[in-house]
Amino acid sequence: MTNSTNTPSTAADTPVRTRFAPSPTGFLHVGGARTALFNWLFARKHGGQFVVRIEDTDQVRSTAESAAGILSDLQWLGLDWDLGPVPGAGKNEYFQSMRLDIYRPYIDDLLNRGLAYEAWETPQQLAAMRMAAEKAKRPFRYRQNMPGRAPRGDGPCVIRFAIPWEEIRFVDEILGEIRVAGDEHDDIIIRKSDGFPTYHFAVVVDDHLMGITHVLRAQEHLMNTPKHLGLYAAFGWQPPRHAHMPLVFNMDNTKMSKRDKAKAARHALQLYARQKNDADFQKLAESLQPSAGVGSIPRVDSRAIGDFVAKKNDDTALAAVLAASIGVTLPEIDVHDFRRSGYLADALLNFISLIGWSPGENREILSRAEMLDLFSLQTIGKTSGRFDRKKLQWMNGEYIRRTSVDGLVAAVRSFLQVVEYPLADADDVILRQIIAMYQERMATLAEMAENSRFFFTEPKIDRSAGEKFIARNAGHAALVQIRDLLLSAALWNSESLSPIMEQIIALGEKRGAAAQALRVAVSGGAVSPPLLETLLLLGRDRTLARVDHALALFKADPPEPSQ
RNA sequence: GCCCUCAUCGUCUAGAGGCCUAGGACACGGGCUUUUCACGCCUGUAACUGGGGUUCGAAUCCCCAUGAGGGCACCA
Repeated sequence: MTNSTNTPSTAADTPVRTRFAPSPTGFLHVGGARTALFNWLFARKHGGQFVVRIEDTDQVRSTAESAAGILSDLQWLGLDWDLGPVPGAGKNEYFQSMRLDIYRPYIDDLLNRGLAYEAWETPQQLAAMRMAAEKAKRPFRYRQNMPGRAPRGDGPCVIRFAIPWEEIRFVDEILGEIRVAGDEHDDIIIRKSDGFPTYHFAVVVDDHLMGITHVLRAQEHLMNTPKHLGLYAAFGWQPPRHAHMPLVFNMDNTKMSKRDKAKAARHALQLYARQKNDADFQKLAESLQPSAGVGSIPRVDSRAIGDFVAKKNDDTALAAVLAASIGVTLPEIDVHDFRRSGYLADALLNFISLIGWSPGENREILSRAEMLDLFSLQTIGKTSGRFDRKKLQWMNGEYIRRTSVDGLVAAVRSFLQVVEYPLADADDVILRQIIAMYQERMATLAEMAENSRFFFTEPKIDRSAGEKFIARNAGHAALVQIRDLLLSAALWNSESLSPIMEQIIALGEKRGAAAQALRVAVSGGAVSPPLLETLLLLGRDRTLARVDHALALFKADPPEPSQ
């Protein structure tokens, strides 16, 4: 391994400058977030600059909403950029679609020097050529000198760059030396027939013009690098250093992608249909209507479901609607999904950083400052990792426990901006009490919001819990006693309720068993925060009303016939 | 099919030829604590893909096999 590559030799002369260059064709997903994080870390670590550039050269798939979403996700993660789009301000020069005039002269230059040429095949013709090559068991390579090229036509054409024939080699900062034979490449298209540059061309021109010193990207780009290097050579530019990071996969070793949502929804739908003993999705769609029509869930089109199930489309929005209709949660893939699931930005970032990177010293929970301190290209690994949600949950719980109540108030408020929960009704005083109760026992803010529902809305008592703890085992009688004990409280505060709580716990043969009846009555289920705190927050009136209601709902069992 | 990359517990990883009877974390099992659930604490199970070399000595270096992943678009 060449040692000279280990230290950024540019440090002395040129300041380090990295970039994150997403294409705005969807949400920011966790893989992209990790790429952004590593670039951010590297730039900050070396006192350099971090650039965000929107690669919207695909006119069909790029959307302004997607770009805005990606930027806001980056902001939520706290990855700030020095140069790039201004959130909420529309396109600027960091959107490639605004730079068409910049690319043009460079393409002309290549054309004039004979390093690029026009190609007139239609996409259909190219597909046919590929198929023919495959049939002949020969790899298809489009080169300028190949036989059978289409003659000059009169429609729009593409422009291809004549890739050099020599072997291209370079030193990757993570993988070491990479060499690829010259005949492995096509003459890549650098301008599409719509006049837009391709990614390959725009990325090279922009990285050069923007003074990018280090390109840190996912390993799926590894085979693009030789092509890009060919372009740098053609322009006589000094290429940036390249570092390709290992990929992130699902636990089942498949690539994490937005299609996973469609897959999961499809799977759930099939189970649902089997359960309903109805493979006819037309009917299924109709049966979904009552619940689907309510609130924000739009009507479900039965034909769309058919297409979806038949894998004719992977529409994530439809997947979300369908899953919501049948009460199934889709896997989190995008940063936004994790935000909606109640993960803290710092926890997500910390977890993501540990896939493919190790700070050493058995360190795991790291603040940003610590990450910055420990980060380097040398400590990035070569092996792809799997995204273990269980570990993320644990880590998020750790973060929740380590964050101050003030910090959590802010996090919960931010969380409630993207998801609806009755917890949103809580003022800061109430919210702080809720947080105090749940901080020790929750892994995500969503769990907190979900489990604390009964403080804000009347719970419907879980049937099996009610039968187990109130209707049986002398639970009903115990609850009557509990009611009297509560009634005896002089004041509804901690001081006067504590001894009463102690008596309630002591009730019956098994310590704490009777208290379960009270828990079920006030919270609706067998699990809640400690009762004393729960009752205090609920208040006297609501507590007693719920006890009365439970008492009425579950009449005492008739005495068991003796055996 | 062709090209490229990678290979340590189920998962994330430590390991830069002797510190390795392979360390940590998650998950899982057992125990303690306990008014439920958690949290916390203690504890256990669990890995160097296989085969050849090199070397006094290999998880660490080399080769082959196998496996996994990526790429082969007018997507990025």
